[in-house]
Amino acid sequence: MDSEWVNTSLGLNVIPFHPASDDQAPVKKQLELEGDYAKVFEGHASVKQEAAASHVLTEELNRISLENKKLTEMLAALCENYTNLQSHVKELMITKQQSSDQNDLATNFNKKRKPDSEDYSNIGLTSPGTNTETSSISDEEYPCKRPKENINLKISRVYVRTEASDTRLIVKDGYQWRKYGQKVTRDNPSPRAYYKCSFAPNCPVKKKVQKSAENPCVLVATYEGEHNHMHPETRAEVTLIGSISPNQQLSPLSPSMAKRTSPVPTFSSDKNNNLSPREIEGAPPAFQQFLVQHMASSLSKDPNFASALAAAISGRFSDQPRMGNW
DNA sequence: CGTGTTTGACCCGCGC
DNA sequence: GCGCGGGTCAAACACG
Repeated sequence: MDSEWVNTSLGLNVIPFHPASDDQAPVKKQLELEGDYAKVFEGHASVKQEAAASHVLTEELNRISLENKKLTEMLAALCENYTNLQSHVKELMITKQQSSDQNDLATNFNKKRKPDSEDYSNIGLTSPGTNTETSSISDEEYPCKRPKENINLKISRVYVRTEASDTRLIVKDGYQWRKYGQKVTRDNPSPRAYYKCSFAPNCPVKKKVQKSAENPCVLVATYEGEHNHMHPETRAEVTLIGSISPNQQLSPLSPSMAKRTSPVPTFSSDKNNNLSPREIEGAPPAFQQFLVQHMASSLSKDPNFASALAAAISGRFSDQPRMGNW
């Protein structure tokens, strides 16, 4: 994740050397402590001064331990909040998908034709800030969907946020695609582009890309089939946030990739598929909170984070001119 | 010159 | 059988 637009500082103000206001008691104490340090280190320390210095250091150590404890508690709380929120979002998505599945089935039964038609009316990026969403439809769900030979064809959809003015029907997923057709469909003014996977000569995977009729900011990529080769890149540019339902495949890239792709949200540097700082600022507070919690959770799980945090804290000590000689 | 895209024509399944 | 609409083909074209 790009730290450029996300302030990962927890604002603990472990050592508030730069007070915002004068009436803060800890700040006063800190200034007094700094004064003590100055006295201790400026001349020839007597035994009395050494004792005082020792006392000051002990106090400081206690204070840091307390801050460390607070930090740990905060991280634990953040992780707990994130877990709760994640399970809540999952429940909502499952509920929503079940209801939309029922609607789809009812709609398809009432339609004269087109059991295969992509009904994009229920795209509605379910979680705030979701820039892609995937779903997968097995042929068991739509038995009349495909000819007999494709009865086991796996189909998945990927929703990619894009610029409404961007007319290119391109979804960067790491694979190499060759466009073989484009067609304007009846129920969508935006043309649909047809791609075949050209990474492997005999790869059967096809992809259809079309803008959502409801939301021109959303590109809908429909993948059909499974790649018979490895993914060319370890990290695709398409991002996945959120899951659809337990019986649906999580497939940010392709049906085959779903087997080796973690459902944990991933973030990439592709500006077309990720939220810009402006989008983050404009996002609902709940989503901003979600992002913060996700980052906190990720950071807390990262073993490097603890050492980096410790280094940062110790760095702030050593950065102080009066304490730099330790 | 090789590769990828465009686009009109054609094919095929489905409903009437 | 006919018309509709989605999917595919392939020649022409663009580009590096």
